[in-house]
Amino acid sequence: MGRWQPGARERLERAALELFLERGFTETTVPQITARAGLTTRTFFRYFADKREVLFTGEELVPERVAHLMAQAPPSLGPMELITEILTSSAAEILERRDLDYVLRRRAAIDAEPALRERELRKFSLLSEALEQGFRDRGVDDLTARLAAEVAVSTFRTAVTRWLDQHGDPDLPAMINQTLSAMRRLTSTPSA
Amino acid sequence: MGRWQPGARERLERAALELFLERGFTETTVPQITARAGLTTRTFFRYFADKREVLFTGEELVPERVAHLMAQAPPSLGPMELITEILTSSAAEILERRDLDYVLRRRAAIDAEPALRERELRKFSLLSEALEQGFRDRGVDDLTARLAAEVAVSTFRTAVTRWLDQHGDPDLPAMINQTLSAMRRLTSTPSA
DNA sequence: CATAGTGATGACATGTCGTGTCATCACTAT
DNA sequence: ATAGTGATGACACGACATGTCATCACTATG
Repeated sequence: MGRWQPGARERLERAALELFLERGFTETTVPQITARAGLTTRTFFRYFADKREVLFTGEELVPERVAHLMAQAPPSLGPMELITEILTSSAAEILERRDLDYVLRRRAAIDAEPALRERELRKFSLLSEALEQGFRDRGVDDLTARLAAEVAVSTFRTAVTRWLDQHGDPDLPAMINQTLSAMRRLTSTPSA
Repeated sequence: MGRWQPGARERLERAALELFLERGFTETTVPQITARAGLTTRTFFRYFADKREVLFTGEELVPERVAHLMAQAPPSLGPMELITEILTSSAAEILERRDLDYVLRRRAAIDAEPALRERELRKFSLLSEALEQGFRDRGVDDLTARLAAEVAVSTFRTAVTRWLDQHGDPDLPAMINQTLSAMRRLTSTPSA
């Protein structure tokens, strides 16, 4: 290699998050990020496809992990049972890679910037597609598979949001169970 | 006014959609769009905040229409009943502004470009927030309001997608009823 | 009919993003 | 030693997006 910088990617992520929180996403230029990380602008775009991606590394692995989880689940499980399984086991893994403080700071930055919120929506959309495919692979019909994926993502996103709103106070599995219960109550209501 | 161009906005929309379908979103430059519309680049950005917005005009009105619908509905309706009401009456209005051919061409352009799909997700996110607020205004608790909004958007988006997949064959109200039925069947399944 | 005001557009400059290309440097294998 | 490999720096460049000012057509008012 040439002048390789140990942990270059991590330094870029940290510098970017700091600057986004200090002066905002739009007001932060890529040269400012790379200056703080001790690299050049060109190198930033070798690690990240665009400025927003610096807050979304590793997220692209989630869909395949979900696919793996679904393939391993007992075939007897119905869609809603499987959703419950997946969400509770996914919840356990959320703090494996990052600590709560990082997650909260990252979310503050994302919430403050529409462009980042939009990128976050794409993340959930990709997750939804993986779930849908997983359901179809288990023999669920297309329409039900699509809806089950939507329900799973809706429940997960809602639970995580509320969990972060409360600074992780009740733990995430508890929050997911609570959200699933509310979803059951809602949909068991008369609908027409 | 100065050299005003009648229907400038509409001409820009048409020119953009044509070019996006001819050579793709990324390959189309703003000067190419404005040249076809007989205007300058600067004028394009007076009508649209960015290149993507040229395919999303008028969408910003949807949330307030939904809010109005929800406020007018009989207070006795439960969340799922209200969802059914809103979706069926929204379905009727979808072809008021644009014809099916335009809607299909527009969707083809959006599907072909990740950046446009992302913008589409934001549209639904804004709709979801309006629905959530509408439910809260009717006295629904926060968690249920959020979930009801998610369920409504999921059902609507799924129905519209399938409707367009079939070139509008069964009409949209029928597709919505079918999707709502599938959602009821799914969520009435045992969940743990 | 003259004149001032108004609103849309054109023209120009500029900053940032994102990419292509090539040189360079450190490290590795043989 | 020497050639190969992979990360980085340096530079150029096109596209996007915005600020600013001039200009033109149209309108209102006297």
